[in-house]
Amino acid sequence: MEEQKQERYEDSHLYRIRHSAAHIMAQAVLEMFPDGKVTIGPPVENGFYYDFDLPRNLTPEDLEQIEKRMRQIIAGKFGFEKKVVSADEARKIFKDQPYKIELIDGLEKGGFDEYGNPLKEKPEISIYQQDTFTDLCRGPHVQNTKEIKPDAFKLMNVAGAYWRGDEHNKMLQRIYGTAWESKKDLENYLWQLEEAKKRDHRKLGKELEIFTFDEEVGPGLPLWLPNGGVMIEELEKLAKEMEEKAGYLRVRTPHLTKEDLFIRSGHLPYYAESMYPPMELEGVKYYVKPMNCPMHHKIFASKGRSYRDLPIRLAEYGTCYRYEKSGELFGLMRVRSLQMNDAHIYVSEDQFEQEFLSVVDLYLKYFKLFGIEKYVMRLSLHSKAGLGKKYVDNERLWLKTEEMVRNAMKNGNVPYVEAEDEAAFYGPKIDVQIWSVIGKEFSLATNQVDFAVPARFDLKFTNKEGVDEIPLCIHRAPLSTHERMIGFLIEHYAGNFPVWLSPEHVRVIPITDAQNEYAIQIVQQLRDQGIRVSADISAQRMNAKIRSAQLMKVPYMLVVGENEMKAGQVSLRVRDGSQQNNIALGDFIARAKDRIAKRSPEL
RNA sequence: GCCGACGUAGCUCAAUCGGCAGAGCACCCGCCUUGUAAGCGGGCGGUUAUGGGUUCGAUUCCCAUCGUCGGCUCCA
Repeated sequence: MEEQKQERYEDSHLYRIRHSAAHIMAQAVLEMFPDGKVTIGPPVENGFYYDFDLPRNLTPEDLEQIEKRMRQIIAGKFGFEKKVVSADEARKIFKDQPYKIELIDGLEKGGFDEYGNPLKEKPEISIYQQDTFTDLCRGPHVQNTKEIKPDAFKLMNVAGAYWRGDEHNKMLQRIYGTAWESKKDLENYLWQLEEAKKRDHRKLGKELEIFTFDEEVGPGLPLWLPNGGVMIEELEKLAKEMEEKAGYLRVRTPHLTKEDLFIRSGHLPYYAESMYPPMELEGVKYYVKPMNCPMHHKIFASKGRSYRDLPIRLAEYGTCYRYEKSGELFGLMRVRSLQMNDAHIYVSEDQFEQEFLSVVDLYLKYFKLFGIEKYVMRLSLHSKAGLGKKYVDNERLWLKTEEMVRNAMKNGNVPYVEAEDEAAFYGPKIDVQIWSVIGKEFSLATNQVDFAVPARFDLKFTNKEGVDEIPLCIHRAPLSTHERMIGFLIEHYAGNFPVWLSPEHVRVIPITDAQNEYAIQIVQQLRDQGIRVSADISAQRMNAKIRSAQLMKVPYMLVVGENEMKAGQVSLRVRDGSQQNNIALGDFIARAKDRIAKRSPEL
């Protein structure tokens, strides 16, 4: 496909520029803090970082100084010299750099590379030197510091980061920088960042009055404003329609359950950290549910099931509560109260592939509807090391179900990537990865196989031979949660929702008070047709009314003055700025109803 | 949870060195009666996140708590 034609980032000149800029930055930092310890500094998307262990915290003023010094180093036109060394030589060179020694040990054993990833082969150990600075590094770099344009890089910010990404390790100071081929590229990138901020769902969500947070209610607990309420209703309507067609059955379950249920499900040992602590009444502990599955399992178990009944698809927009750590909260994308587009599908093994693919098919239908194109389907697998800890200890079933998912995806011609050590505790899954406008990655939809929990609940159906069999369970959430989906959609559409999803379909704008009555009549007529509409009869001028409707991104504005009133017509202004005069009200209603009914992306 | 930054009216932001807390928008009341992105005037609105401390005096300096933001870790 297209990626194959493109040069790999790792092979690009830009990658070398960024990698080299990181080294130059490290030199500048070490000059400022001669006792500072360096760790690693790789290129990343759009730039690079370097992690340091320093005697004091860096300030924005420090960054300016470092940036200045970097420009001086660049101006020195130093070459990047590579040298392959033995582990002992390397240890001598980096005798005052404990983190480097740790890396050298890892390289020597052949166990791990500089980022802590396991390596298959024992790598050679190499160093790169520019000017006075030498770093343990496999490269590649630019030939000479002069290849880095002094006006095409910028240090962005300082952040904490754990050594080797492990929260049990020491926290280091990470400096992020961005670097480009030219000043123009840098400016373009910075402009894009500013543009992205404008469509940030946290900003737009407030401006469009979709949701709010209140300190007194609590962090991560969004309050849906009326406009958000409308969007939720629309999404649920959509889900119910689609699921009804696909043979799902709707169920409802309580927000609370006894501790026993989560002990039985096996969630508590894996999940207690992310659950609100229990409340105890009359000696019984109750938990607020972080997921719906155990209760759906109980519904499955509530009567005898035959193979003829399968697949059984139980769906619920259940409200769950998860105690996400405070620093993990992020607008609507990461919250503590959430409503999942949840369903659990119970299948026999031979039904699995078809059912799994029909779930994937459902995702793709939704993505097409929303025009979602930038995503990656990720097959999340277990890791051998995690068995019995993060994952149910049954390697045979892991390998088997992973292969089942792999086959399903291959047979369905659905492109995907594989990721080790990313599975759910009870089985492999397909996660749909998307990115927020500021570049944070999230799983939107998810489709998970569960080979472990049904057995714990004694779930069974009677097969053709009259023998009990344990069903597999597919957990799926194609529309994610209301919170994450709406957060994503706000950014995806930059607030310009398709008509059906817009909180307000139509704003009627009388030009003078004399048309207020007519405007109100129109509102009544539209409302009778199921159109969401309001009339702006404020004391503002028409221009101001149009402006406020535009700012709220209302798709249709009906401007009515004396002429329209006399003729029983409207002047239609569409959100995109286009305008059509002298339209019969009935014609407009037909157009709006058509767009809404079809969930059309057209205005 | 961890590292760092930040918190002023409903919103967006000012306030010199520690010296009477201000503007625009929104809202309310008037005037204007208007043709496709802001008509004009007036009014309301603050224990400067919360609680302590230093000081004659704190939005400003210090400490703690809460919250938000940038990352890390984690995740639907």
